[in-house]
Amino acid sequence: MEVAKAYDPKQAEQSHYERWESSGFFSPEINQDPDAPKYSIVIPPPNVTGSLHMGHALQHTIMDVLTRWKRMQGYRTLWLPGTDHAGISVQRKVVEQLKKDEHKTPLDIGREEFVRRAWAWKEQYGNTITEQMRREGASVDWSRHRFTMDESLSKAVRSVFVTLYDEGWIYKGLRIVNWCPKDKTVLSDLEVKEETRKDGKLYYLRYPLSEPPASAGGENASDDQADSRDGDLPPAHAGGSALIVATTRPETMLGDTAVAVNPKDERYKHLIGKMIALPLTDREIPIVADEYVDAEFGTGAVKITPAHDPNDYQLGQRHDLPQLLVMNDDGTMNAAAGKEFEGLDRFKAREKVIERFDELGLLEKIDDYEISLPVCERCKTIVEPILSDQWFVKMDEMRDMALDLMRTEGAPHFSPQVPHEKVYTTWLENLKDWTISRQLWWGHQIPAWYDADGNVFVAHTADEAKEKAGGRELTQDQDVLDTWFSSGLWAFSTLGWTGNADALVRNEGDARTDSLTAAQEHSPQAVSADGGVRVPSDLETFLPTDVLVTGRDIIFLWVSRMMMLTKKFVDKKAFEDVIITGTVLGKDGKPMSKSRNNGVDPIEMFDKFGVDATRIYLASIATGADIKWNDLLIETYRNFANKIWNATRFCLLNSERAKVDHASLMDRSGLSLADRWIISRLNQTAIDVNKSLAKYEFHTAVSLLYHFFWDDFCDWYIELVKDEITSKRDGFSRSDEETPEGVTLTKTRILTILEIALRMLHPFMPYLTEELWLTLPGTGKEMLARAYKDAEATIMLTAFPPGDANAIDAAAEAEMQSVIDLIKKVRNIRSEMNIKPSDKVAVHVAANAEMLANFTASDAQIKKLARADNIVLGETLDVPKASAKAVLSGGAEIAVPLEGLIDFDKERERLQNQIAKLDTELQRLNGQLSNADFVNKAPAEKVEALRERKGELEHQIATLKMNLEALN
RNA sequence: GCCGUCUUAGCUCAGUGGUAGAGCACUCGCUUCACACGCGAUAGGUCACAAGUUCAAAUCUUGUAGACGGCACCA
Repeated sequence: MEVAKAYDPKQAEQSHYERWESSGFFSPEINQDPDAPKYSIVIPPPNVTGSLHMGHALQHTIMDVLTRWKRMQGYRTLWLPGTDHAGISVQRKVVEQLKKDEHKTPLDIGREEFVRRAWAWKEQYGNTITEQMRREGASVDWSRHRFTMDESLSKAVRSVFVTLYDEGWIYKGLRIVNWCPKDKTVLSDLEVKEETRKDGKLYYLRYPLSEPPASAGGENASDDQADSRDGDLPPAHAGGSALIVATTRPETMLGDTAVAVNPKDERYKHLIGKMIALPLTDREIPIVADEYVDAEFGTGAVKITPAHDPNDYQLGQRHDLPQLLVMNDDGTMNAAAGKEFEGLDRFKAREKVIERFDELGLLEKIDDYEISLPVCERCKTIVEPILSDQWFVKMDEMRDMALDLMRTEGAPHFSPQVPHEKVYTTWLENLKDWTISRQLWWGHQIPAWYDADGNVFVAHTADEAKEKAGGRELTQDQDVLDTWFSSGLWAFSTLGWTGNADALVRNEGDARTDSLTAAQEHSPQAVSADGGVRVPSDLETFLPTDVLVTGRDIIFLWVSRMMMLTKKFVDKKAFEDVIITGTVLGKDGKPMSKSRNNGVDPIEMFDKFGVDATRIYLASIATGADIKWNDLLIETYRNFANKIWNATRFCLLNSERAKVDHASLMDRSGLSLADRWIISRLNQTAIDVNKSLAKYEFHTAVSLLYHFFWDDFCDWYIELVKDEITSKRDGFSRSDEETPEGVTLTKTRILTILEIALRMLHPFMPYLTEELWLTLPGTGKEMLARAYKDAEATIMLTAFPPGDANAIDAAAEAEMQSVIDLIKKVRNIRSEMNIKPSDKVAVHVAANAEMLANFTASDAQIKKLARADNIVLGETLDVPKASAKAVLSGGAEIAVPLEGLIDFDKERERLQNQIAKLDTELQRLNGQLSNADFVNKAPAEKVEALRERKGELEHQIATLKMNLEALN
């Protein structure tokens, strides 16, 4: 059999995915077992403008490991893929393209044409991640691929909107919102990030009173102010008085409609109710009193701009102040700001306001001020709080539903639970209403229509709205919904829910997109055409989904909203568990980003190290932990892949007349110690791997598999049986030479163990394991798990090894451990005494009868692995002085005669080192055991264990000391 | 400001109330016929610091220092 000497991932990666996909292995329909339990995951839909990054690769790996593991366990498994339409991002791409290619704006081409181009853009560029996921080996059911703007998902969006509106959970109103002047749309609170700027300024502006206050009692405002706080403040102008306000956004003063002071503030009490002549305008504004004002901050007097600040807005409501909007949607000043300022950009206007105040002698001072500014998460533009008429979702009742689920069912269960559960609930508790309208053309247009008088009609369709309006001509709301509004329905909208009263009955005549066709195929009607057997829909079968795998950044944006909306509309949990992955950081320890240029492209890693190595490396990161990227770590798993490849190669090179046969591990008679040991280790590993995966401890599972395969299987088992199954017969006993069936059986066992190990590795390393599994003799269709028996041969549909507790053989493990111990001690002597590898040694062993029998049985293997030509076993040692010695656990001693080779000084040093090591431990034990509190209070078995260990140590030390003496 | 996380071997990271682990790097020795992406053998850590709880603390508590994350912010 021709097998390359080193593993080349590319070849395996090219040959299997297409076959898996076209054979339908990824679909739940592949499962033929009518009683199979289901397992489902919906992918967090990557946005169509994106390409695969390391975070995706990490999350996809985890989802695929779980999906493949459950599929192999016989679950009816669905991992549903899809993408979201990324309203703002796509809109921006299309606008840019339009500008670059045609020097046009969206307004030039109109809404309809713009949307057409956005679809074209999506068709052309929106499949990047989809293709990359195939490379990853993701076992998603492509026939159920969904896009948030598919017709069926859009129907779900409209249904949800109408229902929430009808129930009063959606409303439209004037509120202060976050406005991005670059994208010219409102943003939700979650799409705004705070950025701290050290170079901020706090401007102190002097606002003159319209008329001087009554001067009785010398209560001159500016004098008061000067006396109590800022002695250096001169009066505004001769004979007049003024208030000084502090602001970080001077340009908004053009929209001031009041100045507020704290009613308890003695400095200003007498001014309450007086008017201010607002500079640069011809308006007079009142001085009002409000508890909100902090007398300690700034000057204690606050300019109030209700249309441009959330706090001012609230205050304005309380005092019935006018709301004066002075800005346009692009961040320039509007007509209300005055002729002088109209058309100026907000920051230019700021400069100009300051300039003019200075000219008028009204600029008091400018302080440096560290400020945190809200910026648009996507474009980093400074967000403008602005009064705007928008659609909102009232969150209080939905929030309570989510909190109830957590309280009563602990759902969803977060992994890791700390800190995410608390972060999630705390966020919910402080939840504010959600701004859902966006001033974009790309997305789900809001299903609200207006008549000529501005009356609103919310309906599923234009026709329905018109009907509601009594046939009047209507125009639809121009805005679209937040992309996260449709993402929030993802758990159930992707499974066929469109909002009909009976979710199981499908709408007719709407099959406009491929996805919908697919949905119909998989979501048959509750009752078949002939009124026969009821086939459960995807929604019934797969919801709640089992687990959601995502990053911290979208717990609020998506996880919480999906939880709430699913509960509200389907009355189910969206998912049972949530795995929050950590962040893969760049080599510099900072999150990967384009601006830092510290990103690592998963595709490059696939090319360099292979998909499987990248996957198992990502799975080896502790769940939820951040990790600094380092190529060396993937290299570990590239090497592991090569090890698996070569171990298989070895087995194949020695597989004449043998084939994979699970019965060969069942028949206990005729098993050698090594066989019993590796079977025990194999089953223990399988049990532990299953346990680890069930707890989402992927890194533990990887570590178990890595060490089982490399240490137990390759370093020991293969080495132990190597002589027997290779053509080399040196040192092998005659009886096996005469019974080639025994050799064939050993070959069979090693192939079988390898085959089981490959199955356990498959979820992590799908390509390599499939490639190798198909080449093993004896594998084929007949080895598929029961639920998949009609499928073609593939490792991905075999049973995941459950592990058999009965096959765990403690005695074999202990016996093997002493053989390993013996071999390691001899190797140590050889190495430290500089024995050439080619030189054979004799090994003398003194031990009790049981151990001697054990060593006798493993004579050939010990000889092979210790490079010994003679093993002398006895009750006592009888060796020349020129021997190197060691003690084994269990009271055995060994000696390697080194006539003419021994360096006595070196041997003394070696023995002393060993004594010192054991002695350190003995000291510690003695300390503990002489502590009466320990002996009395610690569990008896702990104390007993230490006493036993102490006896052992004392014996070993005594033996070593005797050996040391003997050298002198 | 509030909430929270992290600090373990040179590096990147696991880990558990009861003798500190891995991979890589380092040192020594190997063209041992599956694999040098390998084999064998060493070396390397007062588990950030301090106090407390406990028979026992790297592990639990509190505090300190440093790194970081989330949320909220008074103009």
